[in-house]
Amino acid sequence: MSPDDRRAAIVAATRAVMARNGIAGTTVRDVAAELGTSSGLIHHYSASLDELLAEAFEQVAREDLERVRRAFAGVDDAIGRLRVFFDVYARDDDQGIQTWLDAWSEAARRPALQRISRRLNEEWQALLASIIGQGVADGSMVCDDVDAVSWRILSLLDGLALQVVAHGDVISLGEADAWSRAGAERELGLPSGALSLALAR
Amino acid sequence: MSPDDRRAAIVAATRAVMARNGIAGTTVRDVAAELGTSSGLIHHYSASLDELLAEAFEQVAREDLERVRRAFAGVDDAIGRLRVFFDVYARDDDQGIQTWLDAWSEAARRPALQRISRRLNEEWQALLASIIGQGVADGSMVCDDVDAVSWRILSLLDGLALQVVAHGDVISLGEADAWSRAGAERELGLPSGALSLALAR
DNA sequence: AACCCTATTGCGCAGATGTCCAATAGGCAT
DNA sequence: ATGCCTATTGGACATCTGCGCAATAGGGTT
Repeated sequence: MSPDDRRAAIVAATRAVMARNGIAGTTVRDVAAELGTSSGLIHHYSASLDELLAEAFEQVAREDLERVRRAFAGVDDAIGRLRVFFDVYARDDDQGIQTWLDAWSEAARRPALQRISRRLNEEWQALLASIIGQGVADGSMVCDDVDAVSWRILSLLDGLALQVVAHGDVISLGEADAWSRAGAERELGLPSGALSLALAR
Repeated sequence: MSPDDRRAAIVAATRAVMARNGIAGTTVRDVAAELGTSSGLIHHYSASLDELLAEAFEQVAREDLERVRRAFAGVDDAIGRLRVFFDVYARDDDQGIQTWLDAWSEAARRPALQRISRRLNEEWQALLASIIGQGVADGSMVCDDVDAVSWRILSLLDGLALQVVAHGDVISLGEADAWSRAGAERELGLPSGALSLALAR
């Protein structure tokens, strides 16, 4: 197996274990077992577990980001794009959000992971800000502080998703989805229902 | 030392270690060392670490809740109470929020902790809902779904606090505070600035 | 065929962790 | 003074952890 392929396989195995056991529950031996190789090999390719976790996490998170960007194809208006943004976010499974929870919690103890988590969160906010900026520019949205509102919407999404994942059925996934869309509508001066599920339209 | 005092001392020591190392970083031996006793003693009083962490966490979280309720003394109007709510929430130090982050993340792996975390979160939401319910009743706030808006405001607070604690200076504590108040004003149909820091008034 | 390079192994190290248990000690009732 | 009860000790146990290292094997080059 070529070094590049091996490297990729290790990260892929790490992702699989992460999805199953969470970031905090991912060990070098687990990754090796998932891959069917020895644990020494993992360290031959990765300086430390911290780095490896950070790389795997970055890949997962970046794929989600890419999925949103790809879903923008053919949707040019700001409101349509924001709707797509929510659609993709809502499809995110429990595993994905648990991984984010772990990342935020582990950030205090894993420097590499913190850097990645931070950067990715900023990219999500920037993506949101670009949509809202477009909406404000073409007059379809009303907002006097794009940065603040972007962070608010993102935090709202994270905070609601957190309740769903960490606490089970305190609130349902459907409520979290509907409530976050309603919150964004209010923030951006949109009529109620303007951001309802794009697929249902 | 009487059993009751000992029990209380163990929980207090657990809280101290939790504040220093986070929930995930709290071990039985650390607690014993903090207390200056043996590790065996901890298990003589507590069935498992999971239970102990849950009990200590509950105490911390419940104190915060009590602090808000106490701060309500002498404040009878809904808007004033909501302002106080934000004041207390904002004073919450980094350690406190890191503990919540750990709790949400660890909930997937520690059943006792999950139960407590869930119940406490519901109490926070209920407290918020009671304030908003009062505001709607006396006409000072506008809101057509008290439950949804309560969860939104709470999630907004948690989501913003999360950024501050997990990622350092992505956003400042001041921004998180100001933005969450502004978000709540918008949600409840209040004029901008209506929820500004109570102490500054 | 000889050689080398490196991917890969397998194990060891040192430390940590939750849990449990036999032994002790110290106070209280008799 | 005797006996009992339990709080408390200190360490054993089994397991897990990240990491490093000497040995090996297998493929590619000369």
